[in-house]
Formats: sequence, structure tokens, C-alpha cells
Amino acid sequence: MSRSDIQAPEADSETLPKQQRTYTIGELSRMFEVTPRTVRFYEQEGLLAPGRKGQQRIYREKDRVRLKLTLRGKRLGFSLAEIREVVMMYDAMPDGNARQLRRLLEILANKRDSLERQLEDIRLMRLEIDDVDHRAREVLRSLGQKA
Amino acid sequence: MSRSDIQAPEADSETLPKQQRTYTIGELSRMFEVTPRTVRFYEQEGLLAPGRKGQQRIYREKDRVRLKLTLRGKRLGFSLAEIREVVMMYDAMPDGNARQLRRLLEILANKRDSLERQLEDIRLMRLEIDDVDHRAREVLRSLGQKA
DNA sequence: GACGAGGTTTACGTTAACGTAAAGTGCTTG
DNA sequence: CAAGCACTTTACGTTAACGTAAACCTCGTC
Repeated sequence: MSRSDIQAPEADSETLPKQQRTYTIGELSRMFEVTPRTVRFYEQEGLLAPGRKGQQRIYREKDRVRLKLTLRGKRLGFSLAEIREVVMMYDAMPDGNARQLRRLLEILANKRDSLERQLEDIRLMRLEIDDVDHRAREVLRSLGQKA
Repeated sequence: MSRSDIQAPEADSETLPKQQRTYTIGELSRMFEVTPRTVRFYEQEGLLAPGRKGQQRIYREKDRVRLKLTLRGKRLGFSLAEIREVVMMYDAMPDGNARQLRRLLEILANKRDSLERQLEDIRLMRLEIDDVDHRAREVLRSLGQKA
């Protein structure tokens, strides 16, 4: 090992003062089962803002959380633009002027409404699925086959 | 009014034997707040199969329900291909051979899983939103402004 | 019979969210 | 030092889900 004194080696990976853990793009993408391309694309879209060591990206906890939130939003069918709306304003909060904050509250209320609608949609779709399921099983039984 | 005997006029719109009510593409698209283009596109993708009177499309209850289900699926972030998977097999059921039916049950189980994951995602995202909401309100208060 | 309101087909355009390929950089290991 | 990873930038390609425009029918109406 000819590494000099660049930074702490990843020897002790679990016993850190909660502040230092970083990730490479490869680690992150494996962790969430996305490609590096996707991670870079999210950065380009303003959803992530990793640091750099030379030309390499270094991701911190904050970035990992953001990525997690982003992917969760995607699973719910939100666009990256919508996700950014919330995620970024969350960061812009500390220095937040009142207008921005009110705008944020507005957006949050909208998201909440959207989620409620989704809940209802899920409920209904479940009913439909159960219905189709029942019918299918009955037809199967009428064919003399067991479930 | 010089319409002859093409079909029942829409005079009695509520007292029909449950069998005859039809819709034009314009009616449907207004009803669901989508463009006619969208409705035609869904047909092209195999999600709708309206009848024809001459060159005009005529939609029945069945088509309206399909459209409703399709849009619900979209709100939940499913692709048209995924939606078609379920919607079409639902129709293919009556004549269903056992293999098709088992395949359908499989698909349904997957959808159910997907919905459960979404429920969890919604739950988590709600927590996040509430959190951000709280923080924002507190910052606002610290600025001497109410809510 | 001109016309306006709806419908139709055909076809090219657009946006989001990446995929994929090429060519280069930096480290470490045989 | 050659080779091999893992990372980087640049840039063009691709797919889904429509939008948009043009050009055409077909009514009932003025």
C-alpha cells in the first residue's frame, strides 16, 4: 500500500464519529440497484450535489438520503422535477426567507393531497385486483383444477 | 331536429335498460379531462376497443370503465404496458385456458406486492413531509410571523 | 350550398429519463 | 511498466406517452 496521507483509509468502517462516512458512485449505485449513469444524471438534474476529490465524486450521508428519497418518489410516480421541488427547498430552508417558506408549505400541502389520492387509488385498485383474482380462481375450479 | 332513426336520442339519459348508453370520444375525454388524442392513443396501445359507426368511434360502458382503470393505473405510476397486462387478461378470462389463468394470477400477485410497497412508500413520504412541514413552520415562527 | 362543430387519419415533433459507446484519467498490483 | 479496475466527460441513441399540425369527412343548420 503506497497511499500516503490523503485521508483516513476505510479501515474502520463502522466506528466513526458519525461524521465521516463517504461513498463512491459505485457503492451507492450497487446499494440502491441503479446504474452510475442514473446517479450522475440525478446530479445533473440538481437532485444530488456530491463533493469532489480531484475529479472523483464523493458522496456523503446527505447525498445517500437524497438518493433514497428520490427513488422513493420515483416509485410513487413523481417526476424528477416534482421531487426536486421538495428535496431542494428542504435544503434551502435554513436561510429561508418567509416567501420561500410559504411556498414550500404550499408545495408540501399539494404533495400530501397527491398522496391521499394515491391511497384511494390503491384502495380501489386492490378491490379490482381481488375481484379479478376471485373470478380467475373460480374459472379455474370450474375447469376441475385446483387453485 | 331532423334526425331520423339512427339510434335512441340522448333524451332519456338516466332511464335506460342499463345496456345502451354510448359515448363519443369528446364526451369521454371531457369526462376524464384528457385529450381525444390520448383516448385514441390508448386504443392504439390495445387498452380500448370501441365500436364504429361508419368511421366514428362509439364507446360503451366497458370502454369507459377501462379508461377509468387505465388512468387510475397511470396516477399510480404504472406504464401502459403494465396496465394492459391486467386489463386485457381480465377480458381474455371467460375463454381462459388454465395456463393463461395461472399467468394472470401471477401478474395479479405482483401488482398486489407493488401496491403494498407503494403503501409503505407513501407512509414514509408522509412522515418526511410532516417533518419538513414542522421545521418550516418553526423557522417561520422564529421570524416572528404566524404560521 | 356554405359553414361550423365535431369527428377521422397520417405523420412528424417533443419531453423525460435514462442507455450506450468512446476515449481519457488515476491508482495499485503483478 | 503494463495491465486492470473504477472512475470521469462527452455525446449521440432510445423509449414511452403523448402534442401538434395538416388535410379530410359528415353531419345538422343558417
